[in-house]
Amino acid sequence: MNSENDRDASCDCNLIHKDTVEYVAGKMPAEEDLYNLAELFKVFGDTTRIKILCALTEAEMCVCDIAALLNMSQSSISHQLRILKQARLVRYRRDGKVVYYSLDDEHVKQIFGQGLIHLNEK
Amino acid sequence: MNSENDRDASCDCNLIHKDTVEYVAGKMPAEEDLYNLAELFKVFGDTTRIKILCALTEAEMCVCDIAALLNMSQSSISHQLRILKQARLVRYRRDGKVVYYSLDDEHVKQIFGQGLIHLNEK
DNA sequence: TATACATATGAACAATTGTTCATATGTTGG
DNA sequence: CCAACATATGAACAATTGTTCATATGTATA
Repeated sequence: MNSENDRDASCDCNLIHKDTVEYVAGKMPAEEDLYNLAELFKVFGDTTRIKILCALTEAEMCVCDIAALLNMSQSSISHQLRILKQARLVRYRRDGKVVYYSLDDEHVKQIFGQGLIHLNEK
Repeated sequence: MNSENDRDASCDCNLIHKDTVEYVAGKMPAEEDLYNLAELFKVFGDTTRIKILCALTEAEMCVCDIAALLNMSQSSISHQLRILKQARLVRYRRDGKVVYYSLDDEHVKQIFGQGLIHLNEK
């Protein structure tokens, strides 16, 4: 069923399972969706941001509190919160001089949970 | 209820909500777990690896097939597969010269799904 | 066993990223 | 309006990362 030895210009080896490649190609989501998905996970892929998200799972916190909790500078926390904000993972409200951050939706907890399940089952 | 203005040596601002910080500190998972979680998501945080995982959701594929599908070099695919292997996200079986890769468990699909839900709801 | 082919891997390089430092912005209280 | 403070942000720098290139490893077959 597989057509072997079709030379593909884009790849330095032979196309071994043409049918499979064509089948999967037809099933792949749009390039843009895959890019956005990777961008989302990239946000989760940093220890500081993971800690911030984890903390916000427990309570709404201001920037200073997070910095104190994680024993890190206010500046770095603020930079990371901006990234989390852009990814719509956290939201904020201002109360005077203080800005309070909290999780933007429940998906964050779900994604966390799936990650932990994977880690614990191995 | 909150003790304000306790100067914290680790943070260049005041500790605004001492109670909150202490409460959350008590709830935080072990440092190592958070590190591993971030490492896991880091693996998902690259377009090439996302595409590979997405492809393997549909079918078992060999390295050449994946390279042809994604229009990328055999070498880069192989490098990325090693990372996916180390994260226990894919497994492989050898059949002669050809090495076939497939998803290692169902969690991958679950994590994918949660990511897509987050992206689609905004 | 010699050749061809599929895959793996090390080194090098460009690109991206997280933190720090300095400073700007925004808000409150005197 | 000014001083103090919480937060935000731009530039710079070190560290990490993904790809390429060259080459090594492993397997089948002529």
